[in-house]
Amino acid sequence: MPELPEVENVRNGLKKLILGKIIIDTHVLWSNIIKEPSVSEFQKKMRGQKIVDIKRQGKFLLFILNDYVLISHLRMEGKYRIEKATVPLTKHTHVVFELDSDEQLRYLDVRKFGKMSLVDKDKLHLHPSIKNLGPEPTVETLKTEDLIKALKKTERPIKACLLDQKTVAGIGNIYADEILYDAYIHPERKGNSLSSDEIEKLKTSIIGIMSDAVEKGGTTIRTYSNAFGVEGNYQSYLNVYGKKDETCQRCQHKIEKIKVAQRGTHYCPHCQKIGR
DNA sequence: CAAGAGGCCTGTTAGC
DNA sequence: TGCTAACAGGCCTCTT
Repeated sequence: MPELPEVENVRNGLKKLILGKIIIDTHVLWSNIIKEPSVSEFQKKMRGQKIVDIKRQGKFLLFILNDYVLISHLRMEGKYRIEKATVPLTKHTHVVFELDSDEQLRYLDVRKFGKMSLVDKDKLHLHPSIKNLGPEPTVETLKTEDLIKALKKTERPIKACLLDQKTVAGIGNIYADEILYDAYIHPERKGNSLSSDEIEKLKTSIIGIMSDAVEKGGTTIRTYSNAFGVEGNYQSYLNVYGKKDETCQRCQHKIEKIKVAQRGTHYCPHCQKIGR
């Protein structure tokens, strides 16, 4: 499931291939992917737009066009592929952008969970998906004060706080588990129960894990791979996610899997204590 | 306002 | 073995 590191790698790959290309026409094969505007309006507005830049905010991919921004969220299994127009469409292709290069930018999504919105360029920062996103997880953008503010008054489990995109943008289920393991914090600890030292450690882990994952090309599990079918490497560095009943590398105790905020959650009960 | 539940989807896996 | 049911999961919408 693409989280920030995977989306960042998709962005870099797409930039190399389609920057400066013009969208001749758009075909929508599953209309629920297009959140706004209507499909016909979407097609009309896209026609003739040039792909000027590709950016990212949290897990949202932003195609910067002449007049609009295409906000694209891959959710669980969304992928982009570039193909020659003559290559037959595969089963899970839902949106096709015809480019001026005889190629097509294709959006594939097995579960059809992904969403696209086309918004006016000057209204991007007002869009509900974008305007509530918290800081990006880098040294320059994520401050201790941000975390203190987000956590000090909430009884929610820290895992739920990390998954909330208002706290930090771009963390999903895999990296939330990895971050909490790295910071020695139990996923069910209440937000307001963390000490200053723990918040400081959490910040360091958030920034460290996310940048490391970006650098290693993201995590490839199950069906996920980036725009070119290239796989990331970070799955080899996971410590707890998907490691139920395996041995903790730090203390040799067994990794456990529980449910927190309705999400599968992996942790080491010895390294990440609930009390204290 | 905060926070939890339900809905969107389909391929894979667990269980009878 | 062959079927059905549960599960996976990010975000939005609705409810409390």
